Amino acid sequence: MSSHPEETVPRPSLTERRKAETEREIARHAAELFSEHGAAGVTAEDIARAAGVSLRTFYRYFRTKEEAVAPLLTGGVRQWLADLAAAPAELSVTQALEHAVRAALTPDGPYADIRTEALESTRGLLRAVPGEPALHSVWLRVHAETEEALVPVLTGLAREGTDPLELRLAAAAANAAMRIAMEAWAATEAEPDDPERGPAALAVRCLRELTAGVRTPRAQPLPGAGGL
Amino acid sequence: MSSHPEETVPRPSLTERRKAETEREIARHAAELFSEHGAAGVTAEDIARAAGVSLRTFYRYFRTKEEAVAPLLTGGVRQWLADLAAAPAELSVTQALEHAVRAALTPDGPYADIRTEALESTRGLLRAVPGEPALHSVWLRVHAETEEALVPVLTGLAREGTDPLELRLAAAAANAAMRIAMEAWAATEAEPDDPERGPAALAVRCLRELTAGVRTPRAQPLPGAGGL
DNA sequence: CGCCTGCCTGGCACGTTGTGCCAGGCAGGC
DNA sequence: GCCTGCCTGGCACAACGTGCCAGGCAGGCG
Repeated sequence: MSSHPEETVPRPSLTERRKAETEREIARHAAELFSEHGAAGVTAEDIARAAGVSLRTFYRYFRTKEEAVAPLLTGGVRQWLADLAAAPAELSVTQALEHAVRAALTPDGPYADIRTEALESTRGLLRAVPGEPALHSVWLRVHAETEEALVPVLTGLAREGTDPLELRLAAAAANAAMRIAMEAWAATEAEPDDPERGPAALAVRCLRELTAGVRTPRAQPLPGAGGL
Repeated sequence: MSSHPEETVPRPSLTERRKAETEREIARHAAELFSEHGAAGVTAEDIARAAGVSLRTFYRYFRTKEEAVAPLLTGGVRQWLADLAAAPAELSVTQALEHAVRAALTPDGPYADIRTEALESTRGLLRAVPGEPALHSVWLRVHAETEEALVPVLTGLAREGTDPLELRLAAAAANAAMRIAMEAWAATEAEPDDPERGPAALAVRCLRELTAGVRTPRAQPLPGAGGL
């Protein structure tokens, strides 16, 4: 479902790929070490050594050691926003959000195992959060950034002239729904693809309740102008 | 309005007062220095020296230098929760929230000037947040803690057996309303007590939209059992 | 082919952050 | 008066995070 991922990948560029690979490598080892020893029991140098880079390089990729897990938490945000921006015009803003949220949190399609793994590692991190304030801050910051990024996307979906405060509220509602759904799911043992108690089902339910009162009218479909 | 604050102050205890005084003193100087030089341009030692304590003592009060401003941001949270918990039984949960939010963000009553000053200093901090990620994290963490604290209060207001997820959503909605209202107000020049564009008016509007779909039935008034 | 430019990387030094530990001072209770 | 807590300051130290410079590896140009 959703558009082909290749659309948003114009130039991996070899060196770019190597950098992204390094970042993922660091993030993976950081998450593993954090889950095992707790964030306080791991030094930045430990992570750097495990990932096979120097301490100096580590700090070129991440500002703090806790930030190192952010890429794992960010996971599907890019795709989520892209799906949302490409929502068919006959869906209302609320419906488009629900659709995109469900797609983002349902691990199916060609990358099903990767996405399942991402959900599982997020769950692992969330379970390590209590007692690790710095880790909690990263989780909150990731969501704050997502909320920020949601605003322009929603602006594009909504009818021109919609009150900016409405758009911020819609972004906050969607974001809070995702966050609480993930936190609630992390506290259970449900499978990532459980259609009843999985993250997608929870998120849709949260989203409906939080956006019930938000008024963001959908843009009128442009007469004759095709998509993109 | 609301109950007498003395109800929740059983024992200042002299030493306690001195500690609270020190904490406020540090927080005040930290906020002033941050607003002037930016958080990155101030060391923990600067704050400690300005507040007249040793560096060691500073770190006994706050875990990081950015945390030093948290008490100013927390401001009326304690009173807000107390007001909410004491809401009259004839109000629905949503109405009680709205009532408490309005009371918390409307600077009137005997402490009007102190509360106005708190709102103004929060606005000053919020304006310094862009470009200071660590400061932003504190703002987010304060709200996360408030949201956490809201859950048991709402549990007390709601009918027994209400789905915990509903309570979390209500807490998140109230919290997001407060946060976005403050952020939106901080971006304006409106007076703290402006009945149209002040924080209270914005927060009530945000709250109504975000809680429109949340279903948390109010507890039945206990027949015959008096207050407290 | 050799060179030059740009970028990523590692190593080093350094100021800052944050904590453990111990000693000194100031309150309240036997 | 003494003893017990508790808060405070000073010191030492590991860890954090950054500026700076040198080395290696790609691609563009004569």
